[in-house]
Amino acid sequence: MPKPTFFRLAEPKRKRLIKAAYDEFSRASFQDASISNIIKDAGIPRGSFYQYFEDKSDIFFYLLDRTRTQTEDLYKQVMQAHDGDLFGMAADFFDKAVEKLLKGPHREFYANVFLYMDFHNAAHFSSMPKKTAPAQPHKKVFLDYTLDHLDRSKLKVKSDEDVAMLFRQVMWVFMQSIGYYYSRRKNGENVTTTALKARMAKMLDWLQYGVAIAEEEVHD
Amino acid sequence: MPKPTFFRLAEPKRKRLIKAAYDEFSRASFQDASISNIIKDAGIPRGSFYQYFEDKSDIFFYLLDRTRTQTEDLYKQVMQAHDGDLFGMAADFFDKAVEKLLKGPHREFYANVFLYMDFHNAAHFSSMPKKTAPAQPHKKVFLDYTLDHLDRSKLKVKSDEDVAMLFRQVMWVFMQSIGYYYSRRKNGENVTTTALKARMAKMLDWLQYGVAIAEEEVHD
DNA sequence: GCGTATAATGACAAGTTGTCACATGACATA
DNA sequence: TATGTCATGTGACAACTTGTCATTATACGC
Repeated sequence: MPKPTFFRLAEPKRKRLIKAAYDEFSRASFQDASISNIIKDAGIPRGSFYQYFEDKSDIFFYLLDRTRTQTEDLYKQVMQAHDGDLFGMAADFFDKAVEKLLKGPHREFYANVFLYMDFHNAAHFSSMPKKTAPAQPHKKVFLDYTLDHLDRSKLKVKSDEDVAMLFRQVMWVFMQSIGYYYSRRKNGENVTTTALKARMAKMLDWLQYGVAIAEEEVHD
Repeated sequence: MPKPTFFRLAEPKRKRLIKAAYDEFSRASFQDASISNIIKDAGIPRGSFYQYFEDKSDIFFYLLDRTRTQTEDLYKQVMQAHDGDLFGMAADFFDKAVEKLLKGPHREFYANVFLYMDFHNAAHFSSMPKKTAPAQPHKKVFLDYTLDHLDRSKLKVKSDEDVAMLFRQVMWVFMQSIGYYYSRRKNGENVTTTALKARMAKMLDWLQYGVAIAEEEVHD
């Protein structure tokens, strides 16, 4: 989390910093992005940066958290609209989130987020910041909300732990699809959002009904 | 790939370098590992390192590729033993691979590999190095072998593209489980390999038969 | 006008990477 | 044995990082 000083900053200065950070993290991956570039762009001295943020990680996840919070609200709405039906919700949520990520103003930022996100950081998306380990302020909203509102009656999956596993499976379908999109784009091929959604739908279908041909359907 | 000079090196020197690299990449993540430490450990001058390797990436993936090659053989054997049955093979392969990764001599190295592997690099495991883009020498062995030897008769999945997608889903179950193991371990909790295998089996079962309760099984 | 807390600042130490001009070997040939 | 040639070895160096800290500036209450 940014330090209190950051939030006390005059609006224009704060915005300039955020803009510069988005630009830098859009230009390069987290690893390759440099604080030096951010402060040069924003026109603030080096020492000031450290007055506002702990380090590069801090400002990066601050940007990511801004998205997450918004996306959490979308998630809750969609989950509610589908009465806790996991697969109906997922299809719907993915559709909406895809548009936002792939076509929104920060798409280049997300390209780097998804291309270079590792297991360790992936937790951030469905979970909470690692740094604030003691007395975590905000919990794993996506997962917690799912545990509370998922309709388990039509699923084999009953225990909270199993739901958590399934939830991660579903989220993986989403993440790896987004990753697939950006990965292809990087190689020059452009995947349409339609094709991407179809891809996600197919994987969700497999997860819902299985890839095995049901007994009575087998034809030799 | 290491430069030819590296392979012409006297055995002891080469081994010393490899050992030093394993040690450094076991100590720290790819990002945090430093060439300086490797050469200090191996006792070779800086200039020499660059005579052997392109950069940090180059030596890291060289280590990873040594594993991959061995694992490829295991994969082929297991696939053959199961007559192309995806899920039978997967359960078996995972069992064996888990032992190797989690209990083998390079387990700390793999901890960092799995904890900090991103989408962009994940391809390396089931695919080939990015750097040698023109005229790729070795193809996506895991995937190619699967496409050729998978028994599709009991699966809904028929086209090569769909098989590739399914393959990635199955591999994800494996990868995220390994990631889960190391992630927990990092937090002090130790997951037994038995529990880990059960976890993987459950996820594979979902993928095979679906998480939805079949029509005739529904009880209100 | 003064005192105090908060914020701004940039030079700095300590580290990193990749390069390059040069030294040193090794080996074939005259 | 002397010489030429080619592959290797070498470490000082430039060009970057990052995070710190002593110092200066600013604002705000009294």
